[in-house]
Amino acid sequence: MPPAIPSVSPDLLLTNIARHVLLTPAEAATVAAALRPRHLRRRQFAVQAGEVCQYESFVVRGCLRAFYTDVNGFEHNVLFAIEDWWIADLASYLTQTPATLDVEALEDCELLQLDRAALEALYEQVPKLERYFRLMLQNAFVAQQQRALQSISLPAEARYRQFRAKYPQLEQRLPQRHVASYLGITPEFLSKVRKQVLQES
Amino acid sequence: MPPAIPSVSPDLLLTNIARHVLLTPAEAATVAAALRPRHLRRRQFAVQAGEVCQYESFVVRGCLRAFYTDVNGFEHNVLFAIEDWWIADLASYLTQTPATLDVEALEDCELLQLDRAALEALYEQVPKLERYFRLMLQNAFVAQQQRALQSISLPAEARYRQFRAKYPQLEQRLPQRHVASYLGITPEFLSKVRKQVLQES
DNA sequence: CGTCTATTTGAATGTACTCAAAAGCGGTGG
DNA sequence: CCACCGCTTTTGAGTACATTCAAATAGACG
Repeated sequence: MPPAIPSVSPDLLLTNIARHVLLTPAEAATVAAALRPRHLRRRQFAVQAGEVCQYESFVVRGCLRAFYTDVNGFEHNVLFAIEDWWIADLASYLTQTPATLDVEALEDCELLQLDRAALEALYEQVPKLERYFRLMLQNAFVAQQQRALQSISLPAEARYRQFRAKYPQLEQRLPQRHVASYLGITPEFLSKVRKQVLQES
Repeated sequence: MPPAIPSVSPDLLLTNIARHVLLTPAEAATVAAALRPRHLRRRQFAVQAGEVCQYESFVVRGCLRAFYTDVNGFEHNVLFAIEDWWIADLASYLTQTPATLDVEALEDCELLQLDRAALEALYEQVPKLERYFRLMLQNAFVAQQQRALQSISLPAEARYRQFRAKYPQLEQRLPQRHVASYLGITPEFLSKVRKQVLQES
């Protein structure tokens, strides 16, 4: 009988890590063993606001969004993730305090999840990973800052153009209202902006 | 002849660190030795956009702002720092890429600066500091996220109220136009918002 | 095919901005 | 001590970017 094959292969993640730090085969195996495969159906949640974010999720297949629900009940998309990206409420995960974000599957997903304890254990066994995850945090910080600066300095149309240029794959895959929410405008207004932008190009 | 006394005492910083990790006297001395005292006059810059941010600066005395200048030349304040706070263009400092922010002294300042190489060396000598600076980065990340979420979900008046509640000392110390810039509104509009808010309370 | 949700369109509205001018405030020198 | 200069804040009128609400149209899924 062949050995049980994990339902989600760690290859994509190991390749991703290899772009930043070099692991021996043994180390790669240790990493693979620490990951918890998880299948998520469309509309299911990987993180729920109010609860501590237990896992960082690496996307092997599918698409998710992280969003904030404001005091009036309006949702604001903060981050999307597709294949080869990590997603979580990083603030919650790192500080182990209740999440302010929800993370929801927009498509059926295959994830590789890593909980806080497993991460700490990995740091012991494979210290090189500290560098990898430090880089992830730096990237998240930098991306967040750039996004904040853009949102205060550019009008909606320019933000939309930038979004299209930066994430051409994403725009195809997302309902417009989610793009609108990410850009900080209403779906109606995005529709009007698009009319301008599309007929110009 | 008495030993030369550094022009800026590290006590405030050592106390700050002690709130997060416990250092032996020897370790504290190592930290103190790695710091570079720096005096900055009002209007002088600690960081200039376009150049790599060389130092993280701990404020012993004074007040500074970090700001972004957009494509139209408008400035947007991103962060203030007073005594017992760190300030830098963290994204630039961490990744050693050109800064997108300027950091300017709003008052005469006494700083303790730590350059990237000195920080790496400190990590070797006093590994506990990794925890301290990881906490600083987490805090910066969390604060940045909260600020971004507020700015998309709250109207200007609510943002002003929150600012007053959160940083009562700061409001006293800053010209209104800098508060306006931080809140993402014009000085004229802040003036009108204040009229509302002040007469209600 | 029908139902449900997403997108588009339009009209009225609102929040915040621009521009201009007046008033306040702080320092400096005669 | 007061007069003046420069800078900040206030006030007001007109405007712009984006929203709300409502209705029509288009798409997607069972």
